[in-house]
Amino acid sequence: MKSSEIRSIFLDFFTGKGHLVMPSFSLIPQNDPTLLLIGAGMAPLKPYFSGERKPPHTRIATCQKCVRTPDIDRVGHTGRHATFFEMLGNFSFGDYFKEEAIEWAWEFVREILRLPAERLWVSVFEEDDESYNIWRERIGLPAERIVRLGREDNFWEIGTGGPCGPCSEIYYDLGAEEGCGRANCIPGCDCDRYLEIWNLVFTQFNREPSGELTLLKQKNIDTGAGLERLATVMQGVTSFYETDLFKPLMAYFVDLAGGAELDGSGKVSLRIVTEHSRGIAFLVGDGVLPSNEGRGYVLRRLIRRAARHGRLIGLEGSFLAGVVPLLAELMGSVYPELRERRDFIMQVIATEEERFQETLAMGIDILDDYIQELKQKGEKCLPGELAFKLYDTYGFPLDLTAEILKEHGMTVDRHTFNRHLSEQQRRAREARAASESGGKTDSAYAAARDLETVFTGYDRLEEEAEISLILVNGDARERASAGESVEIFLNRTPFYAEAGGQIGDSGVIEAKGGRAVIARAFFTPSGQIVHEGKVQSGHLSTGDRVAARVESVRRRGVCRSHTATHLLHRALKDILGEHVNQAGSLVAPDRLRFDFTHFKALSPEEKRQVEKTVNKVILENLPVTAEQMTLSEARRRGAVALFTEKYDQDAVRVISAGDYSKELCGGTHVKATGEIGLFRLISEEGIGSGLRRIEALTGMEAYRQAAADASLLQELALKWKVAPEQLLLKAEELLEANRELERLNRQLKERLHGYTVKSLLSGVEVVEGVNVLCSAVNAESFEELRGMTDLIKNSLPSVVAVLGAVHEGKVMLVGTVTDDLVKRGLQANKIIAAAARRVGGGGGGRPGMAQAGGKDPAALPQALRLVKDLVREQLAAGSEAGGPQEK
RNA sequence: GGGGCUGUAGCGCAGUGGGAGCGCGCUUCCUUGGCAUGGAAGAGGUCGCGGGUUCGACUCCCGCCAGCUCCA
Repeated sequence: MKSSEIRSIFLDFFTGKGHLVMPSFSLIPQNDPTLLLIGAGMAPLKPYFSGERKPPHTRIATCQKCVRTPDIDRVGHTGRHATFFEMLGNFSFGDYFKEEAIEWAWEFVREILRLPAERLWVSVFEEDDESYNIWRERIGLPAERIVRLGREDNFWEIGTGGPCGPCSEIYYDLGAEEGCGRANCIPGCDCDRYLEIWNLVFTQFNREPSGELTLLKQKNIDTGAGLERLATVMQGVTSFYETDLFKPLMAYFVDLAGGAELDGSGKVSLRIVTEHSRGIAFLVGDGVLPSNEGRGYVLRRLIRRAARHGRLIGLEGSFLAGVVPLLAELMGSVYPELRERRDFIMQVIATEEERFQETLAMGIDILDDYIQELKQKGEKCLPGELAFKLYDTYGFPLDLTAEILKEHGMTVDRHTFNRHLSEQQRRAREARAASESGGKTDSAYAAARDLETVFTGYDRLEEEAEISLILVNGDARERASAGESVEIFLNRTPFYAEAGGQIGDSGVIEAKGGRAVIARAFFTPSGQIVHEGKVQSGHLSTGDRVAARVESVRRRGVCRSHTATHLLHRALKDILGEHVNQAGSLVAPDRLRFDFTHFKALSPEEKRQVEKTVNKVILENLPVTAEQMTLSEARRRGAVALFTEKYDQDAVRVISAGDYSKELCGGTHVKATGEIGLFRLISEEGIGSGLRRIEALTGMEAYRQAAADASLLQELALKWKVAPEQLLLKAEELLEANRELERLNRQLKERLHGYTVKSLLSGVEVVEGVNVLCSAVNAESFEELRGMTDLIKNSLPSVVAVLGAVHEGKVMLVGTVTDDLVKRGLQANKIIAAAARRVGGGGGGRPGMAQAGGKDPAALPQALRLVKDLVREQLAAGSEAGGPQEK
């Protein structure tokens, strides 16, 4: 049976059992900061399990794409570990429980898949007699086929608390030849014989913070059957890689690598490349971009691991990007994003593959240096610190380090490497634990879970409403009085809650007996609108009839920015290409920030063009309209949907600005583009690999900024006495003139110094047969003093010269000794250091040239007089020692 | 979120407290009947930004920014 059939008959089967089939959710968790990526079929449904949100149906079935990396090191070595997989699952939210879950699973396995009973085993949690009895009595499974396993294997629980419960697993016996060979080998054994094909989780308990288990009043079913494992079994093979899910991909890579049969480590590498290529394409398809952190880092690791193993089996170039068209063809009908974003996915992967080549080249250079050093020292083992540095700082893989060392007959100290790695892990975990304290949990809004709040703010800014709940510090209150910070829930509200980058409204909520100022409105995790603010006067009580008024000036500003954001999005796509996609945004009054996918910085010309285009559309004063329609209708009309958002299939809101822009959006907008007034692009910067950010101003703020720029130009023009349009020319002139003056000044000074030096030469004294020249001169910098000493050296082939100058209350000294005298034991650095002490400073340099500074200008003459004595001393010491010490 | 590394001429880089350099490229001249000829002279620098220490900072210390990289 083909894997595509398994997928569809599974979903059909559960449709027949009253389930609502939902398409796979994005790999990026929505509104769930606790998860990096979707790693289980139930993960996107978590809010339904916890009761935080009401599910659209009490029975749901899905085929969910998943990415999970803890087993990444086993990928390729076994036939059953993957980082990307599809999970088939049926779920019950307070509907059916153990009996149905077990019965249907068995029915599906036996009657639909027709798996032979003699190959099937099940396990139950050791304390769960209920499940045991269902298997034993209702299903009639022989007792020897039911294994009781402990908490480790068959009790499902995440983290420290929340819903949990026992589970029951169905195993398929691949045959004794696949196993460990022990006579007592049964499911739960660590070997490959029994393949777990379905896990049925019965969430019946809640783990209280105290650690105690309490019975849930709503019992849930959460099951997961790995499609890859079912396909393995149904196609009569023993590993994923032999199924139709992997075979075509593997054939592609084998072909690309030259078509030769691979075994041993080559086979493992081939499997890794094949396995990772799927996850890579799907992650990019869902909008993940390679980066140094978060889910982007998971992606980067997969790409680099795959690229590395590809090279080991002779694959070259961007072979990972190259497999995307094949993947899109194979899986595009189930996951249309692979087809729709095919070119984008390829571009992202190819870029990352190239980047990795650079990283490798850099690492190889550094490693070569290390190897040379080892050879010189005659050592054979690269210290773990260095291997770790290569890995940690330069991203160079350890196995590649080991491999290159091996070519030189060397090894690497893996033990020390691992110690450094776990030290780093410990540090990171500690830092994380420290930052995780504080913050509201979902349960803070538990009291509001079942409230309904109707948003009426698209066309009105004021609303008569009733207070349905008041929270003070998270606790429900009948009434709140002046001065208290509150969170207010209304049955209906014109306040826009922060969403889609648009910031929440502010305003007031007023009752007969009191008034609250609302700073912002936002959504609870289950979708109620919260008005956060402070009671300003009187008091507010639950049940009060109130007037809720949005601050209109601020709201209008937000509308301007939001519509401008849509125009900007369209303009960027038109000018830079369709690969531009919104990756986040902030919509504030008079200001917006827009993050988008693009590979390089915008040129000044592109920026000008973007700004101009948006302003042109503003001037056209296109009507802005909102329409409700189905998602497919919106797609058909070419509306832009955000990369990472998930939308309601049946009712999406489409915002159009004339025929120019069409975008799915829940935000508030102006009535016509002309209201935006003016759009100014303020900055464009990189915020990550392949990610750019534009900041722009709208409305009055844009005008203010323009006016400020203009007046700055005016002032500048006034100062330089030219027309503003000639400022640039003037600036260039002035710069050029300045350069010329500096050059001239330098020349004049050199000349002047030439005269000074000439007159100094007559003051040369002879000490013990050595020319010594000491003098105070006029100079403003060390550079000038050095210039003069150079001139002296040019005139006198053998001399000790020390010049001093006073500038801005400080003393500068420069000393020089010609080479022949250095050989006789004279050292400028020592002379200058001693002289500097006299003027309250210090100094140094080399024997031939030294400089120093001091703070006491009055002592300069004494310091200079000192020089002759110093020369005398050094000559005496030098002749004793028979010459200067080297260095 | 926590670490490590890097930032010096258009590009690639060296420079560990005291004259800012090398290679390629660029300009001019000479040489050479020629596509990567040879030679000479020259232009080009806020040493990422901001503080601090010091007589003196590209160099040491602190903060920030940007890029690379590992961990979470």
